[in-house]
Amino acid sequence: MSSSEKLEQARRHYIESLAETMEMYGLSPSMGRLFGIMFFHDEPMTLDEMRKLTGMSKTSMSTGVRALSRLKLVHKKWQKGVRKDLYEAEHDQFRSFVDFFSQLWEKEIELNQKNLTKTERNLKSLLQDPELTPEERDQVEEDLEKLKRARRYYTWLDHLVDAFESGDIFKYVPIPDEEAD
Amino acid sequence: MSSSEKLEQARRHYIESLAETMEMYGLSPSMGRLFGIMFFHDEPMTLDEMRKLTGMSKTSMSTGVRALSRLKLVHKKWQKGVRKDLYEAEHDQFRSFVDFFSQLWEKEIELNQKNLTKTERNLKSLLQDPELTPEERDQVEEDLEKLKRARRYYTWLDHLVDAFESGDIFKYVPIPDEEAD
DNA sequence: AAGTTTGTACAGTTTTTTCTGTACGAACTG
DNA sequence: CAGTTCGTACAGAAAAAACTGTACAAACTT
Repeated sequence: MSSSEKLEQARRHYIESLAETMEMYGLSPSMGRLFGIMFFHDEPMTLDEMRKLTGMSKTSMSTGVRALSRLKLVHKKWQKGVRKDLYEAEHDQFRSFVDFFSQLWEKEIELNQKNLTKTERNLKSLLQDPELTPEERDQVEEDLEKLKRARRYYTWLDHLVDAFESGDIFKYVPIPDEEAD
Repeated sequence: MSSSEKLEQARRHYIESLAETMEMYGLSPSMGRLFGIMFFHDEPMTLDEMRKLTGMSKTSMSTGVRALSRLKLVHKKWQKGVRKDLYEAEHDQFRSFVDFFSQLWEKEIELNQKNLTKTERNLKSLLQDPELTPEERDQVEEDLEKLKRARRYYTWLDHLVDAFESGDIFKYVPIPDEEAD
């Protein structure tokens, strides 16, 4: 095997495991692979280069890169004189990590807190209902208790997101020195 | 609408948003719904009860509940005199959260750190190769630099997992009081 | 303004995942 | 030990997701 083939193979191997990881986080295998390729590609890439390296269609590259952008794992990079859109993988893995989970958790909070409030309101008004049997009343009260605990959880999660977004998390769990293990 | 229908509806609504959240974390919608149902069901449930409440097959309940168990979102509960397996949703959402992400991240670390070491070894031995053009050598060195940064990231992530598993995270980001927002 | 190039919407196909019914082994019951 | 109940493996059907090619709009070039 030639030395350039060996390099190619080493990369491909690592890219495959990167892709597998990203699959755990809900990305499709191909998108994971695309990210891996971009991660090793030192220059910002065009859709056509991606197409060549992944062997997939340009349409897929377009939608894929957009998905990765939305997750901030990849971003557009402008270069003067170049008409095509250029994209590069986010170099800073700490930033990727923090951004990714902040986004995920924020979405969770937003989605659920809204519904929680609505459900709480419904249940509270239901307590006024004279038709309610004592048994049902207990049920409703139990549910309200559960929702209260849930609210506490979302409040906490919100604080956690703050710690991630502000970078305070790195005060609590510091980034290790170069040498450390 | 009768009061019990109203209760049913309020729950269903909240369950739907819970399910949607869990979908973000890679669970199928039905499994999310199953979890939601179990979350509101105060008594531990049998597969047959689940089947009735979800309207799905018992086979699905069996596989679903096992998936949820593996993620520690649900656990078996033994009750004397009851022959059927009983399952209940984990009540403590903080625990669920912490367990879920610890597991996820641990899997990521395990998977990638192994491959990282292997790739690093391959690239280092490639540096010895006399066939290597100067350009390729630069490439390899650049890649090794990337892997070094990646290693640092995994080390950090491991520390974060420790903070989650030990509960230290709650020292840094405390669980709010009942009243607080 | 006509001609290119570039990115994406959309419809249809392929692949993957989810779900069900059947079948069967293990654990219990009388 | 024969009969019952329970959970799950497995194969196939149904549903969902990923992927591609065509077509077209926007931006650029001459």
